[in-house]
Amino acid sequence: MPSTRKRPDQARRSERSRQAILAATRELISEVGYRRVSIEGIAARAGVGKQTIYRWWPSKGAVIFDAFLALSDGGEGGGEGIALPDTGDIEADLKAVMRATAAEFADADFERPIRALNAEIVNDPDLAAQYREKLARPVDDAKKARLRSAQQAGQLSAEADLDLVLEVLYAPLFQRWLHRSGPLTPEYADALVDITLRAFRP
Amino acid sequence: MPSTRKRPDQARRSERSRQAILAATRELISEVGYRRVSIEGIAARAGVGKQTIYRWWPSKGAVIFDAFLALSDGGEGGGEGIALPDTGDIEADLKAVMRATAAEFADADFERPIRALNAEIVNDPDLAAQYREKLARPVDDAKKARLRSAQQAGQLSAEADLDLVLEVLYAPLFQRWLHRSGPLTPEYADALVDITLRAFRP
Amino acid sequence: MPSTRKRPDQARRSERSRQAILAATRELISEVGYRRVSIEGIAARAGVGKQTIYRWWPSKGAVIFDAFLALSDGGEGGGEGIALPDTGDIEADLKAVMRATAAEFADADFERPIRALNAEIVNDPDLAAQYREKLARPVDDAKKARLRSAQQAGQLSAEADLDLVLEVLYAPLFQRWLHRSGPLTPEYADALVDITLRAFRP
Amino acid sequence: MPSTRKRPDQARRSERSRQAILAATRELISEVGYRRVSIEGIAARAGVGKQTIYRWWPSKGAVIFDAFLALSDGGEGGGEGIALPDTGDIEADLKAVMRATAAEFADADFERPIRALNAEIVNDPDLAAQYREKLARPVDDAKKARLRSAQQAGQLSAEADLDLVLEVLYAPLFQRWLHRSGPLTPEYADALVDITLRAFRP
DNA sequence: TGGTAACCGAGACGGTACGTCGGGTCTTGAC
DNA sequence: GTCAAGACCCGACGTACCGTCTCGGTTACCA
Repeated sequence: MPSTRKRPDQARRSERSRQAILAATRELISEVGYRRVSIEGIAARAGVGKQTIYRWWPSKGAVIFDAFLALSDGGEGGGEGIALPDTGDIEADLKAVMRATAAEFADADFERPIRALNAEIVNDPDLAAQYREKLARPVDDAKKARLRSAQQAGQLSAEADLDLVLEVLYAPLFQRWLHRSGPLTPEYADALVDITLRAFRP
Repeated sequence: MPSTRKRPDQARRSERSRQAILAATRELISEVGYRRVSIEGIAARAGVGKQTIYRWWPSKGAVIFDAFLALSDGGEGGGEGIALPDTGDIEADLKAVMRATAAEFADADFERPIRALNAEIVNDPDLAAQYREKLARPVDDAKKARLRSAQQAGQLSAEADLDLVLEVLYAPLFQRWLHRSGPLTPEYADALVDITLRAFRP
Repeated sequence: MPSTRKRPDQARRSERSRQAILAATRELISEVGYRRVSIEGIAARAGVGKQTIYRWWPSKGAVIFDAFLALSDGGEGGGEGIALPDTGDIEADLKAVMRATAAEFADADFERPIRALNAEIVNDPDLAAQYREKLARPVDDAKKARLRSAQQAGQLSAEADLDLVLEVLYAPLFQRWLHRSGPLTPEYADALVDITLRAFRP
Repeated sequence: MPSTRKRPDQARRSERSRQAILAATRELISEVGYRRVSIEGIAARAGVGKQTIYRWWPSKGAVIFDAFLALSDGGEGGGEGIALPDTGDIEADLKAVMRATAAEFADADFERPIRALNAEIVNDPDLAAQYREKLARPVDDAKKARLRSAQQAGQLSAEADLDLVLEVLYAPLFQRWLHRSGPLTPEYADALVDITLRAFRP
């Protein structure tokens, strides 16, 4: 027996309301921008009482996070199936992924939600932890799997700390986007791959 | 031609009020955290009318930014004099700087203000531009000067894009701090220097 | 004649719940005061679902009324047996009753429930009607019986409208209590009897 | 020196807002009834921020009271000039006044506001005190002045307690109205005058 | 050396949103 | 079919701040 619940009765939760709230949140972030999104606005748009939001989420950030989470993975238990292409050529594969990532960040439609999410994460450690667990980890695991394959193929140092490799690869892109300190071009994506591979070559 | 001013009269600005506002802002960010800092709170703490804040700053973010700016550089026109140590050993010099940076980020007293600043920057392009100009650039210029010296000493590839070098060097640290995705140890600082130098060696 | 019921099934009504609700209502009015009594509070205190209250009472006022009603008459069908003392001396008998009434109003324990009841009655005609029927009438009938006895004894004008007599006798006391416009002393009670008897003497 | 203020700055109070709030309150009580009047509703109708109401009135009851007060006396310092007709015939004069009072109570337009006021007064001693001072007293004083004139004319016992006379005269009417226990006819008004004069004749 | 224009502290104002309470309805599972 | 429990939509509560707007009082430049 795991535990008698203390939280509100999950079983009776209205799935209809939950979906409406997440959808309304996503729409509002896109339409009016993160700063002007309010719990009241979400409730009104979703046709839901404010209490229903407060009952299930501890903060505005948590709602935004869940809205983003629901967006990024299709199904409930999803995420395990993520895998990067493996053509045997680590450079080509990484460049393809990095170019795609750069393009995603540059896409105006993705811009607002991701910035909203990051704004919440900066000042909320709990949310940051959730971000790492639920959003970053599955993707990072997939990337690390591909890197491990490259290690076995002798394209990458066997001793390399894969977390560090990922940071060197992605953090410059992320920082450039966050601070708007430069353009996110395909060439830039390629350059980061080249640098990383040179730094971690066997 | 002086032009009939439209901006408030800079000459008559009360320096006492300006300082009180910036000090109050810094104190409040440290005490109650970024989220709970309000213009009203700053005005009350500073013993200043709200209008005096609105007269000179366009947004809460701008006040926070200025408070941070006043903190980071001692004098008004300061910043040009910044220079990194140059012992001739680029590896040792960078490691010293990176360890100091890591320690700074790890310091709890610096934590809250920097996070507050970043929270504002994420969603405010104007503020991000100001950040790059006023805070990041002077420091980056100093770092680039040291890197250029290393290039001349043959310790770094002469063709290396120094902006890119700085990104590879610092962005992983910044991202790890922002997302709290790992500890900021001296060893980590050293590792980033090693990797960067390997990636950009001649 | 049974008739297909439209009302909920009286037969299945839980007497335990009914009593718990009325008791909880009385306690809460005494403890936190009329204004802070809520249906939710009553349900929680009584260990009863809100629906059980809504099933049997149309409004908060009705619950309060019933709680008061259950308090004032001992038995279910009670009330018919009420009779005022009749010593043959109408003045003495009325003064005894009026002094008791004044004391009751002055009693702090009775204060809050009666005020709660009156607050509901002022703005709810249905409740006012119920009040007249179920609470005021039995008592008034007993008083009128005593007055009729006084008429036969020649102590009161035979033509006097007994409803009017009761109003002249009681209304000043009631108003003084409701508006807190003066003390409810035994002397005041006596004075009202004196005045009334003088006004309606044969 | 009376006292340095603790309350918000009375001098800067917006008379326009004050009037708008009182007018909106009066309108809403008439239109939707006391129970459905809310601070939010008043603020919206008056085109005023809620805070402006909370700044100057401690409770909904206080606003309703002031709205009623502003209605009943024309000017600020007004009320002292109130005087009842004095034809020398106390019976005729009182009957005229009582008939007018009965008519007023029976008037549907006056009904709702007065009931709203009484509902607040029942459970709020502070408001009851204000009611006695600001609303009841001036009127009562005028009535007592007329009664004193009747005493001098030998139409009323010289020893009569005038407060008591007023209660005997008005309380029955008030109670009948409050509890809706009977019609407020001119004949009823006359009867109360007859009874009172008989009870207090010299 | 007095006028005047912009500053200043203070805080009232019309608003938006907060997070909470409670109203009355509806659903679930136990009895 | 009632009951305890409690989720739901909704409206209102009283509070916190927003950014704008006077209000007197002070300060510094100009005539």
